[in-house]
Amino acid sequence: MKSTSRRPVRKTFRHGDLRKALLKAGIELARVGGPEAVVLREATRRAGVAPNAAYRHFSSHGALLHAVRAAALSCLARAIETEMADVRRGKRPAEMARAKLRAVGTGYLKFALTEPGLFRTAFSTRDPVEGDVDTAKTGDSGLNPFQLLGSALDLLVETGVLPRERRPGAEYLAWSAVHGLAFLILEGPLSVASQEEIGRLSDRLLQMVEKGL
Amino acid sequence: MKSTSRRPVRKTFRHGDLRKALLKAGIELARVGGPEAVVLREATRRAGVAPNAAYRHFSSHGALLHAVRAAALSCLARAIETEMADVRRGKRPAEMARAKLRAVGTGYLKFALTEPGLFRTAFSTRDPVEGDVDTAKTGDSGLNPFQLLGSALDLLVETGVLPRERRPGAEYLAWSAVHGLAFLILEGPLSVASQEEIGRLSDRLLQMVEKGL
DNA sequence: TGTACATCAGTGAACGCGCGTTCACTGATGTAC
DNA sequence: TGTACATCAGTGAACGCGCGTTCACTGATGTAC
Repeated sequence: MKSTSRRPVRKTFRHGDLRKALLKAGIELARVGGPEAVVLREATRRAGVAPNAAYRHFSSHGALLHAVRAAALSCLARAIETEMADVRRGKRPAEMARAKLRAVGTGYLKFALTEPGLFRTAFSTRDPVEGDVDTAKTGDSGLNPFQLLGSALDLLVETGVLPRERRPGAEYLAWSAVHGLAFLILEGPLSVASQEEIGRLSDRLLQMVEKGL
Repeated sequence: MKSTSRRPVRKTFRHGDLRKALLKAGIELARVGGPEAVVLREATRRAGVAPNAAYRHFSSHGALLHAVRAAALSCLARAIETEMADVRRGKRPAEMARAKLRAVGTGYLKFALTEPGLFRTAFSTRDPVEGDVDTAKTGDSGLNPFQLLGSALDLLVETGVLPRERRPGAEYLAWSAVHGLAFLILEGPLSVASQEEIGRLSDRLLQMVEKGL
């Protein structure tokens, strides 16, 4: 079933907010089909607009994809924040810090599982631009996923759980483990694993990181 | 500089071993540009043959890509085997087993670093066919990368380093960590890290896995 | 409040590109007699 | 050893596809007088 090319009726010649509409369409495409599905022409189709109209708002296909990627990263950041916010206070500080770190991991993995297309898009960095502090990539706290992980690790140091000399670079170790598992689930041999198996593996993996850091 | 489309002189009408030539060209394309660079027409160009000639040997573009992927997996397996073979005997069995596991990890990471295109191709499983015991994916020992990892973990159990009850699923934990690091290096924030930093992080990661398993 | 005009977000048509794939063919090779 | 023939690996030309992108345009909007 191909998407028809009919252009929906529009009351006015102008669109209203075409940039937002294109971005939204791009995000939806990424959600369903990953980064390679973010096609400029299809986005304009969905916005009910001629293909070249996109160039009023994005300098190229790459610019649109970039914006979609930023949005996907922002979604991921919010998913992590949600999970972190769910950590119940009232625990001992050390236990609290550990729970926060686990929350980063589970938030990350949950997002990968529920939004595989966006997840893959967020990390489809074929161009290694790696923009600076781009607020479009951050969650409500203004931190991006990487920074959220860093803050959890800092807390671990402050509460004496993680020796200070092990802190530098620790985010890459934790990130590796969690990202790798997400990959195995989405595109590797674990794509056929049951929900329970995945849950159990996730827990064990986070345990491994906690112990091994 | 685009590849010219001139067809090299060929003594005979027949090619000789076009299938092998196409596969070789496909592997070369993957090596340089990853899975998306494996283009049927370009492979035929390099083999000095008309585009449609490929269909005598591969039923479709996907079949060629599949064969290239299998070859890439086989390369990875051999890289791991090489590293494992370098483990010096004469150590105590437990230490030996640990060294074997580390060798799997370093072999994996070394391959990712030296052959990023093939590495990405090996895991570009957009089609989740996941063939059975495909000998084209194995190294000289007849084991594929996953099985090599499994054998190292088995050894760890036999030598009493890893509690037997922790063995099931352990390959996924180890694999996750190592694959994740490879990803961060190839396509993530560590793409700008120095060789030394990467080496240090790799060691720490493998340590984490060993301790945390 | 009404009119002239500049702005610029959209249109419509077209481009060149490289891709995978299909068709009817041709000519080298190997085999049966 | 020579000849007729079946086989089938290659050729050459063409297809339709969807893509990103460019061009000259048009018509709705907002502003200055």
